Amino acid sequence: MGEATARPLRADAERSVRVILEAAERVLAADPGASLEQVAAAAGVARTTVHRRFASRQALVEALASSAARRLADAVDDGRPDTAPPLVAMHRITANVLQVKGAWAFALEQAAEPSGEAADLQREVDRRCVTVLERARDEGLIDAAADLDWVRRVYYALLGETLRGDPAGDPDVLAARVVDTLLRGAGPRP
Amino acid sequence: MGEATARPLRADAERSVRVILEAAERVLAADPGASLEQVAAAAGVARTTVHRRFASRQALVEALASSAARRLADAVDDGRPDTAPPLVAMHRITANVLQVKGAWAFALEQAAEPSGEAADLQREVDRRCVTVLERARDEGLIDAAADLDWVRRVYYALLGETLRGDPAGDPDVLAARVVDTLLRGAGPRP
DNA sequence: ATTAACTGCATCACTGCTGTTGCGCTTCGT
DNA sequence: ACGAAGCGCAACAGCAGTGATGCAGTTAAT
Repeated sequence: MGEATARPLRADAERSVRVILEAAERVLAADPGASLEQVAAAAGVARTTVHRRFASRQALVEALASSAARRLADAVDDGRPDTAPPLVAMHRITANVLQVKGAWAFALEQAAEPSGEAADLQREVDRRCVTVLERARDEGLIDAAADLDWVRRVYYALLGETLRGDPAGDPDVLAARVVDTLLRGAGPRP
Repeated sequence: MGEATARPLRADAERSVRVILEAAERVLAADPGASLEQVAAAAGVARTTVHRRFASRQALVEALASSAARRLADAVDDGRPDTAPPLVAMHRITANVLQVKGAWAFALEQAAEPSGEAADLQREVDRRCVTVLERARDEGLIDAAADLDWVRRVYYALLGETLRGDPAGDPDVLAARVVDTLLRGAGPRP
């Protein structure tokens, strides 16, 4: 609705948008209350340029959220959630998502209003996530009586905790720990 | 150091401090950037009174963090982490902490500087938490090879996710789910 | 090569939050 | 009952962030 007449930007303008969004993620992740001045400085751009590309602070944050949500959705799709064997898909999706969420933590935390593009994409991600869990359950990897919505939320929480504590570990190792913990917990191994 | 000459407050002043801290938690949890004006209004107090009791916004937030950290430490202690059977202690501590963290979410998220009272209390809570996990491991409830620091972090993440999604469920039911998920994950039950 | 778009810079107005002070009234402590 | 401590209210100064504008110089697209 809002960007109906979005005529194409010139190459340098498009580059400005990109560097501003990247800088905004870095700066706002460190301090959510940081000023647009700081964002502009981190982007190597004048503050007025930020205002030229994004009508308001809110518009910038929304664009940031949408951008990150697209990357996240792509990361999930790349794991073939509908066709790959569940365990393979879970591992691959987890490794992908860890990288995207690590690089776009602030953007993905912004709760977009339910009508926005970011919220749509997030719902789609949730849907695909549950799909994988259902397929895992059908294969006996997850208890038949388990509440899949709770399992999904636990999965998200494990991702978040991994990123909080292990900012730059090997994605495959971290993903293996997440999946293992999700499926088997901390209890004794037979 | 800072509050060396803290002569006792009059009863009404102490009451002001209490209602301001409670209001600050409510208001700042809803919007971390809210003004002291809003906090004062929610507390039913004039803005100048807030400034009288807390020299600056930062001082208010620190006092809030310390206050909440004390409650959290008490909640853990109440579960007898050193003496009760591990599973009993885990359940009781979880139920207690769910209530405290639910009521003081914002305050407990404030990362105090390492020298403050809040940080000391948080470290003490971490320590007692690991103690319980060690006792659980010694009883065979947790795998002998498990990384207890990771287990503790998973435990915290499960608490956080529970509070995010189930704001006001029965603490005992929610605690049971947290402990069960922590120890056994989502996999099939024998 | 020409034009339209873009950027940086300087400047301005506006807003909202913070922190302080002074004064009169009320409430607590003893 | 008395005095000290606390409160609400009003007013003020200061500051930072936001958003807008005009202009001169640069860059991309045809």
